[in-house]
Amino acid sequence: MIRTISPNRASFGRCSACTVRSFSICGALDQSDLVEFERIARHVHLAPNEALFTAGQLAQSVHNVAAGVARLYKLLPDGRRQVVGFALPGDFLGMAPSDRYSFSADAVDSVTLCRFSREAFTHFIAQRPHFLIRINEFAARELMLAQEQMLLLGRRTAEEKVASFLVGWRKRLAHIGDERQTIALPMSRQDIADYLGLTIETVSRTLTRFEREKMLIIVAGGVRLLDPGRAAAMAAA
Amino acid sequence: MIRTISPNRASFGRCSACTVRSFSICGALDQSDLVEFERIARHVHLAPNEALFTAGQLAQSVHNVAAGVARLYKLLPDGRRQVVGFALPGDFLGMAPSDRYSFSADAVDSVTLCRFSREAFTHFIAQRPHFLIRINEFAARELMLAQEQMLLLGRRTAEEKVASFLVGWRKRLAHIGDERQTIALPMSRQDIADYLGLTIETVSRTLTRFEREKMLIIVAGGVRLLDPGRAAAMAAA
DNA sequence: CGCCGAATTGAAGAGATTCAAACTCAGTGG
DNA sequence: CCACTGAGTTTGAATCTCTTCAATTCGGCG
Repeated sequence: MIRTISPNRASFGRCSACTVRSFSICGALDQSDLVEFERIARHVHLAPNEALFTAGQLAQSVHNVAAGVARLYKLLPDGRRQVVGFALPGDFLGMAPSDRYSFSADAVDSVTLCRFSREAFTHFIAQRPHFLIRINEFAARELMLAQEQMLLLGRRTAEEKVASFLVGWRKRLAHIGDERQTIALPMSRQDIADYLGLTIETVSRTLTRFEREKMLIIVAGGVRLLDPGRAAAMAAA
Repeated sequence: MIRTISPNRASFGRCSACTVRSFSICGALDQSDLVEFERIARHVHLAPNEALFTAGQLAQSVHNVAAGVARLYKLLPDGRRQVVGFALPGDFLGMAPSDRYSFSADAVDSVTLCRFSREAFTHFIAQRPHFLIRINEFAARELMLAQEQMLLLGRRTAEEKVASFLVGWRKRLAHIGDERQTIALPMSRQDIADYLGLTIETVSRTLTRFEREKMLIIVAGGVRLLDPGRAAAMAAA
């Protein structure tokens, strides 16, 4: 079984010692900003599958993931689900174009986050252009990922989708310092299927085939990539 | 044939008289800001199918669409294309998480835009928090649209995709003041197909069926929605 | 009028889904 | 200690939606 995804001991209550700060929006805050920022932050722990917020709810808070993985998704009335993203430590969940959440979010595994009242957060950023710029950069990155996901959903085959997912997920894990040989997959097959616009059976079959073809080994809680080059090639750019 | 999409006579050279300002990022600028903003703007006209920029190029400019429709897309090495969005008057094309464009954009019909050097633009916004906040709001809306598109691409049927597209496109046209009975579709069937993750044949067949079922009438350059309620219901929320 | 790209229509085929069943494995309790 | 349980996953077979390939029609324009 693979360890949970979290930078070794993210410290809370003390932003200045927070291990995810450098790759979160807070990285743009200096020491004095941090002190004030900490005053409006509330640290929250969530058990697996607990909800951060639900689509349609009044968007009273913004969040910063400190540890664990969150699943962001939208539902159709008949229950079909599309996972629009997985949030990792350092990711910011805040942008809302209206006063209500446009998607739902809940914890995949154990999640820790910094929660801010939208009001206090809005007030805080309004006087800090450098912080606004940082948030903008994060939004831009988010948007780019969304566009890549559109390309995946609209134009890639099942095989390419699964390969792309593994490659992209590995890259994101590496970005937050998780460089283990085995790629941790804390989310369920159903989560992956709903992220890739496939069924759980297709995801399972595809992974099994990859294993038969010696591209990877399926282990509890993740996969071990034996042939990253082949996976990358299969992802089709 | 349907008229091109552009708020009646968008004026250029004079931001203060620009008809799309209220629903563009510039809406956050006051009279004095506008004067300086205008100084760094260059007005550009593009003929149908001319490129605004191409994925991979150095991102030296940011753009604001003033008139016409632009198509934003990504390509796979083998030529498969995913249209990630259509930009309408008032839309801002600027967010780039790196120094290179992550997608391509070109004119669907005749397009007019305000072009800014990234450098000058970055300098301009850095000292105007209210403007940054406005850009943030636009980014948030963009991201929300992207997430809805992911839901469409991953979980909707062909029929639902086409219906959703028509309903959503009509709503966007209404938002910029185009409330004609007939929905203008300046883009080709191929563009629509690449936007919805379908083939051109499926789009054509679906529209034809909608027409047979008296939901709409196909006209040159667009469709006339006879039964918006049914279209909305078919879009499945 | 006749050309040419775009769009439509038809028939056959493929990839992914659906439905169904078997398997795995961690947790539970006899 | 090990059988029992149940959720999650894997595997199999049949089906279906959408695609592919091919041909025809439409519509603007010289």
